[in-house]
Amino acid sequence: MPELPEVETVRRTLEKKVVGHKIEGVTIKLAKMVSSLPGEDFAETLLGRTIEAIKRRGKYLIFQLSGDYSLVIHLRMTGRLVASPKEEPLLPHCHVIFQLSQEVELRYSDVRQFGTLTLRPSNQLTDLSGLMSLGPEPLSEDFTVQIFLKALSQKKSKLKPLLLNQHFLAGLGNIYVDEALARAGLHPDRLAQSLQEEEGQKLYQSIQEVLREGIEARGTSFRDYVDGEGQKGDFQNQLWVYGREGEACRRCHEKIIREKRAGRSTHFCPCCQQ
DNA sequence: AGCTACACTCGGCCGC
DNA sequence: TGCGGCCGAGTGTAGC
Repeated sequence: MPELPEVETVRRTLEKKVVGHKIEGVTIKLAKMVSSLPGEDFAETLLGRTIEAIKRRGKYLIFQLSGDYSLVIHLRMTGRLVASPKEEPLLPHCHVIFQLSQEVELRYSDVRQFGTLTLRPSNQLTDLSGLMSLGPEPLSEDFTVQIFLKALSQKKSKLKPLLLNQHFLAGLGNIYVDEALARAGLHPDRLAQSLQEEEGQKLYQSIQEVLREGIEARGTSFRDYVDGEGQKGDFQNQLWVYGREGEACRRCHEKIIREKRAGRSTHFCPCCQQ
């Protein structure tokens, strides 16, 4: 399930493989996966453009194309974006294929078809509300501990739903929220406003730490996730709580429990997360 | 306004 | 074995 570290890993692996390549063909096998401006043909508009850069914002990938166009891709749960030599067999559920220069293909596959590929002139990304309304980028220099503490103090909600909210902070999903709370020793039901300054600082550090370590380990592969080269990540081996229901807490050896919060399965240690 | 809950997307998979 | 129904992640929205 691609969250910030997985999307960043895809970005980095694809950057090496497809930046500088020209789009020579586009095959759309499932039309509903893609969208462009009304009256503008997705495939036709892409033809002949060069991939100049790949950026990331939260969980969005933004392909910057020549002629001031952007292709914005969100992988949702099961989307995979892999660069392959043309002759390599397709992954199952492959819905969109970009034929690039030098016999390379960029392929989008998605078992559950929840992902989105949106093409826009770069100055018209403003109508992508999900992208425009993202909260701060948690690893950017602008995201200081002071800003985070202030934001926490202004929120009435519980930590779990708050940290999942992309308007509050961009890029965290279910796995990294549970991991950040575990490392910070904070219960998912704690009210944001109730945090002492030290607890808020600890949470800030924990969020940055799990994201940095997640990127370092090239992401978490539970089922579907692979990077832009088709490789699985390693961070699933370093998790403290996610997917470890009934196993011993790495800190106090109490059994990790799993309960529903905000409609999501939430993993935590009942002993050392208060 | 701010927060919560739920609908929506779909195929995999569980359980009857 | 077959099939109905639930699950899951993120987003958008309705409603409180």
